[in-house]
Amino acid sequence: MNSKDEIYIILGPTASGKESAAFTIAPQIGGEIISVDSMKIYKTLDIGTAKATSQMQQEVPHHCLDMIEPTFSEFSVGEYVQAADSAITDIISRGKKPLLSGGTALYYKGILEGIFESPPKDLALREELEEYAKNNGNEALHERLVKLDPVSAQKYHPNDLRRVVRALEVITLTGEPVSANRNQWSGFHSDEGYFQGELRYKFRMVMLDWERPVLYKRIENRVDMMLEKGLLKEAEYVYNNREHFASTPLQAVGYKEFFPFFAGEEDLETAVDTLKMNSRHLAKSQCTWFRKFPCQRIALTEDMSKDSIVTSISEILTYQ
RNA sequence: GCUGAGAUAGCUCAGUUGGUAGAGCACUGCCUUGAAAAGGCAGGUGUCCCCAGUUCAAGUCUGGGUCUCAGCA
Repeated sequence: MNSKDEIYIILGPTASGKESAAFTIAPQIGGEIISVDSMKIYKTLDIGTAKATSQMQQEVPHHCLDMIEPTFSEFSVGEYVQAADSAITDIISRGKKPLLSGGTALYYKGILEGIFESPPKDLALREELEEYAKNNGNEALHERLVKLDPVSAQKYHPNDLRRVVRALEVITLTGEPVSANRNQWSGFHSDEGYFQGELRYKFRMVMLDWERPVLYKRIENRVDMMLEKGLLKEAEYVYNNREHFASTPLQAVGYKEFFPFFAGEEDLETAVDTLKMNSRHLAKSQCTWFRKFPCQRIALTEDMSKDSIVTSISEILTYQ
């Protein structure tokens, strides 16, 4: 891949305005947008995930949106990375530029650093392992990992069931400890700085870095805007179909918060407050991720206009 | 106005027989390799409503204020 085949990335926490900036910049650089978002892959979840409208999608091609039905439970990072890879290849082959934007850090890690070859999840085995932890305690399950894969056991806290279970799952299915194969991520986590590992693409990455209080204010405003656009109706649809939905879309911030309201256990105002709080939590943990990303930060304050933000981003992305 | 209850962390509250405070949530930081908007770890937080008194020592006991809530007028 030569240098003109770089991919462009606009990062930022939820409500930072990254998607809107990407939409404005895409035509200027001959770009097509690739969504890097674990929730926008679901069809019908539109308002709550702040998905680009169909009007916007007509003006600028978008990729990795609406990939699956919310009832589909088998989706994983691996599949996302495959889809993103082929979108990138496709866009470049047509002489356009891939402009990635979204808030799911794990997906960026997968695209840039790779995901190790491993068996997909085995739901039955996971259930068995979780059952074991339930009956014998998290420590006991962790002990099993200590024996089979001490390196991973060292890395994960006994209460971090997700990871302890996954590590046991992989070694059970393959006989190989995950710790032997999880070596793709040296790039972002090296003490030496960034770019230590072999990355899969050349890229330019900018991050929208709002002052925290301003970001929180933006989140509140955006939730109110979503409500005006009909979020409640969309949430009610999710609520009514919750029995059939996979667990991931049910975890999306923007829907589950209204469930107690629909069940008549809570008033609307409380639900909205919870939604705002969960959005803040989401933003905060995204910030923790992105802090380690090899990106150029654009420090933003409340008085910054959208135009000047877009100008700064495109200056960095197109700088020769 | 009377009677009762209360006032302790940003919020909801706990605080044993007096030894200057604590839990959940919030907030802050971190971890994160096929469920990631998920999951996990760690941390700080205080005129204990005010004033006086008793005491070596008061969130805790006594007196007086102030405010809040409930019931009764």
